Amino acid sequence: MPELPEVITVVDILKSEVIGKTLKTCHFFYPKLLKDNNTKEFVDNIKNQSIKNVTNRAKFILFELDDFIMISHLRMEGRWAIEEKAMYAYSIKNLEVEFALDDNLFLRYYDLRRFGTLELIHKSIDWKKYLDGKVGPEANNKKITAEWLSHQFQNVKKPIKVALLDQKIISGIGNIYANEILFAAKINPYIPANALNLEQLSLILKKSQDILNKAIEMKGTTIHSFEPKHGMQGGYQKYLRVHMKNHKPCINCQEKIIKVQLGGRGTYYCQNCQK
DNA sequence: CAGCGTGTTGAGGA
DNA sequence: TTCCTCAACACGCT
Repeated sequence: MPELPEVITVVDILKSEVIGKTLKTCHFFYPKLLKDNNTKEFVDNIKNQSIKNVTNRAKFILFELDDFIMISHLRMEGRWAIEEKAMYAYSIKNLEVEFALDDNLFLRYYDLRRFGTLELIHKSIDWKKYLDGKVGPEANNKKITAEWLSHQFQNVKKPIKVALLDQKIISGIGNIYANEILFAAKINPYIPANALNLEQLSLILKKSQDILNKAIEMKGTTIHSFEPKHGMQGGYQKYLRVHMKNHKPCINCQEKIIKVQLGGRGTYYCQNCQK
């Protein structure tokens, strides 16, 4: 479901609904959500922890508790909901964990495809550093320079489209926005990452900022199944230029947008504009 | 019935 | 050793 804009949208909603509340208890319906399957330890640790803040690092959602950081990754279909005991926003079949809050509401995590992950880290360990080891800087971070990116791509021969999806280099871009960014920058998705010059890298960074920030403003892209919260839509799908537009005319040149497979992912581009 | 998907990881090969 | 590709994860939709 989520790339950076969708995650930020979810975090904003969670912030408005759970900050200051306390996790009284929790129950797992799908223990595999935890890497170590140790629900017992998790449940013991979480008890009576209050939620100080909800933030994100790249596509990770961070619940900042009294003594722990609870790290959620939605992967493809993960969804959080805050709801009354008997009200289920999604199919109960997909419910993986439920937290009882101190105000009689429930914080629930659903995941249709069960790819999402949840992890609890004690605050005594350097969790920022831990996350820095997993992902690079966010793609819309203005501090990233073309020179820095060029250095990162120095030995990267894989296609730029695939490299943009590598969260260890720069983070937050997923398949939809990778397609959109390369179209906006007029760069062919097959070009090896290390073959791009500084001018092209600079343009990629500029378009990454523009597109991700606009998508954040629009509360994400709703195409397959993403919704910021139950019953709510994103708005960026109205701005998509190539993603899911195969056989449609390019907005610049009218040539038909084509779809190919690159790195195993559907890749949409205009052969005329992106040479 | 086959193929596809907003994401990531690990195995195997070059 | 480093880098790349692809299958796997799980399940609903076309």
